[in-house]
Amino acid sequence: MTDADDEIVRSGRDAEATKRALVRAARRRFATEGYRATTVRQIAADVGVNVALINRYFVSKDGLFEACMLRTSDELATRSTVPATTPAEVIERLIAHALNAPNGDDPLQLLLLLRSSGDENADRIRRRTLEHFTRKLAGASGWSPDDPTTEPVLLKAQLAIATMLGVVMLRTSAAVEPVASATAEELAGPLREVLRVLLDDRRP
Amino acid sequence: MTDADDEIVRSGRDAEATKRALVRAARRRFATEGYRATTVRQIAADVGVNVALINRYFVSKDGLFEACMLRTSDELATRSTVPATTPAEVIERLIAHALNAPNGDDPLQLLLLLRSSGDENADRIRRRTLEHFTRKLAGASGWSPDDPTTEPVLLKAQLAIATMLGVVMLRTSAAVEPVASATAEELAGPLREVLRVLLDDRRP
DNA sequence: TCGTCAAGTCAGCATCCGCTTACATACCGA
DNA sequence: TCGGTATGTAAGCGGATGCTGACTTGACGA
Repeated sequence: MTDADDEIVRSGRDAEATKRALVRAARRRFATEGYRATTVRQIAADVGVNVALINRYFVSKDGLFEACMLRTSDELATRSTVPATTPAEVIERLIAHALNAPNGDDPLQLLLLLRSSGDENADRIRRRTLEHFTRKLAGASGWSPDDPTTEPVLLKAQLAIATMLGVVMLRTSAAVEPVASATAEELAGPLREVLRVLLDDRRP
Repeated sequence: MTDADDEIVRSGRDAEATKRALVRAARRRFATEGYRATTVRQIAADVGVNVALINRYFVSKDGLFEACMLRTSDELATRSTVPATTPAEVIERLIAHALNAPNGDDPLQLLLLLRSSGDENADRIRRRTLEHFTRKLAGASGWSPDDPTTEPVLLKAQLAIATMLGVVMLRTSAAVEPVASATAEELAGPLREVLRVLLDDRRP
């Protein structure tokens, strides 16, 4: 929670560390409370700096949201799908990503993808990120981008994403029982079954 | 879209019709844009009446949200699960409810369940509605509320709800392709498979 | 030691939001 | 016909929000 960046920001004058801390605090707020409900004063207070720095570094609240989206887009693309080669591996990685500890940032990144900002530019990035993520996931299930006849695979991959988004939403934002307080082990079993149906054609 | 209630409101003085029109407009706004992003001035403008009527009829913005939740709670409980007796029937009803025409109110009702209001009372109603809906769904899958050993059934029912919520979210609020413009027929197949895994123990 | 510039703060402006109060208008029974 | 009540409107208040411009503080090289 209070890690290196926070210390650096508190102790002194490191613009890059301050920017990183602002992005992380913003992502937490945006993901859990939504764009409009989050105020720039809250974010600045979370980091412990003055509000005006947000406008200095990110021009506007929209700019900060866009920075969050861009970073989430990068991390999702690189960390979640690229190293995986088989459908089974993708499934395990997806489950791990979504069921991380509530304090971890991974589920929040997924959740952020659902939050519209009202800003046209940021929303386009969000949509593109989700569609890119869909193709990555479908690709790992043996789908080739050049083959239009296998479009159902794309659709099923997106249904898998929808499932994970729904689970993350119910667990973090809505806090609905029993799924909110279920352990990762309890959820991994059924989720694995569902994802196998959607992502693994060669399932048993 | 412009149906009886709107006409009545525009043409005259019918308090009940005005209340219904306000609730319907509010539900549309709350579901698609979230609680904070929706303003009472917008809702009043949608119906074509003065803003003060919202406070007169529903006391506050929170009160209007609560009215939306209560009506959604009722309709979900009665229309979606009660008439169904077998898991297969429940599954078909759930799919039909979520994949209705985008102008229909049914998907919006589901979506509304995800939107936290920031108000403690309205959020409690929302959480209770979701948990009640979970038990209804689990009950239709052969789960008995008195049997604590079958708790995984409850969890799996909630995962089914999470899946449907995710799909509705991506289709309406996020508008992500290809799931946003997919037809109900294209989606029903994979969704039926997923829901069978989660809700039907006696699946083939 | 001092000048320079980046990093951060402070106070305030314009706007919007939810809500309230006072007022106007249409219905309806006596 | 007329007065009372229900329905709807107009205007504005207090507060919060995003953002801005002027100011202060600290680091660092000559």
